[in-house]
Amino acid sequence: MEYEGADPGTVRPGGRTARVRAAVLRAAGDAMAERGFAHLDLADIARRAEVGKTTVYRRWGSVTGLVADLLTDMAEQSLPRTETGSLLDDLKANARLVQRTLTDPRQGALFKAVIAAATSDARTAEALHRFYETRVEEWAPCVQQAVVRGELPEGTDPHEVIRAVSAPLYYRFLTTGDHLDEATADRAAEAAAAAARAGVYARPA
Amino acid sequence: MEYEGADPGTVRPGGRTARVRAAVLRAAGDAMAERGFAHLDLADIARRAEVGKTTVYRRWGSVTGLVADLLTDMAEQSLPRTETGSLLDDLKANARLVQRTLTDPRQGALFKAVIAAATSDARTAEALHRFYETRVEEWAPCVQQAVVRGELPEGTDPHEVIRAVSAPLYYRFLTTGDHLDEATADRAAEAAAAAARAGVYARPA
DNA sequence: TCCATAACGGGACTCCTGTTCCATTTGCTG
DNA sequence: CAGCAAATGGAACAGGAGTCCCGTTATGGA
Repeated sequence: MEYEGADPGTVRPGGRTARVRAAVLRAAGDAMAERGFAHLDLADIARRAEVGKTTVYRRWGSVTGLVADLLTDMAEQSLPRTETGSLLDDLKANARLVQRTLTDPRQGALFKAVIAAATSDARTAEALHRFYETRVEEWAPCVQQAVVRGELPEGTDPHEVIRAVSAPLYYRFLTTGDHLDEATADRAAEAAAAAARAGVYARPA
Repeated sequence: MEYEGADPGTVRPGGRTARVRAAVLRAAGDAMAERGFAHLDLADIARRAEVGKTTVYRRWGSVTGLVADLLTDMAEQSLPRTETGSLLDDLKANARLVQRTLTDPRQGALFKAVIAAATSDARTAEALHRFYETRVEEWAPCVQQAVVRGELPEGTDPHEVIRAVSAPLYYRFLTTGDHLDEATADRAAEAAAAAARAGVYARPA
């Protein structure tokens, strides 16, 4: 009796395999942005990627599996973080980055689709959590620096502050249909800064 | 040539029609809570509701149509709002209500499913927006009273404050897998209150 | 360069979702 | 309470998503 090999694509990841993955992920992103998560069709994606339908099913298995892979791919491309001298400006930069991402037609639709997928599939949810963890981790230092500078109380949880900036933007994005503009982004940053200064995110030492 | 009648269920809404609607909505809620939005199957829902599969397709057409109806049904059952004398306590009551709702296994799964459905269907999105508009409208007065009492600056936008309470809870609920506890709810209320007091939600007069 | 085999691609097949047709039940109205 | 039509329910049907089989391509190692 022989052991079945690991998942397809792991033994010979070079050349064609990599090209197929890239083409399929791109096609999946396009399809998602255009038609949304619910109307996603693996056969259509295979056609767009000029790849056999069988291949897509074999490598990713299901729509949610594909979305999860797309997400880990997105997490790997990290954006450079700006670095001003003030907490509020750093948070505003972060807020505007999120705002621009969600407002962008392609990226916005993609995020909607990914979040939708995560609600009904554990693997996708896991990938999504890691994605945001990475992003939050990336921006946390600017809060830590504000603590060092004495702008924020000792023991302030940097992760919570960063999450507080994104939260209202995502909430608006998902539950109300309102357009996200720069003023909204700035207000999100200001709210987070105000709450942080008031010591809301300071753990009791 | 005759005009086709309106949607089925509108001409004779009493008796059986109402029973069918109630049974199907209940079954849909159960199925959603158990299996999530992506795995939703109208045939299964019909079976649970002990109703003909044809009826479900004829009345609601698609999964998203059913979810939209479920949502308007939920919006109609409004919960009584508590009324303490302080802004922070009112906001905490609101935050805990949201926290309990999202934490509840059935309700939480239901909200996840509904939000997922709204990301890929305009009609469901519309219903979702109305749902949250209703809820926010319901709680806005307690912020307005705080303005009158002088706790908050003139021109504070009550809706924004209420949304600011929910936002971090939903953000956490959807993007991180963390458990929502009462401390988290209280912190959300405190953050919103702090930002409001700082004048972040005050429109420039 | 050459070989073993991982990975791909096309097509046939299956099963399940969603539609259509028509007989039956049951609200509503006179 | 009687009759008309709305609404339902079952069954047969159609179309498409996902699986399986097997021949073909091309990768990674010798």
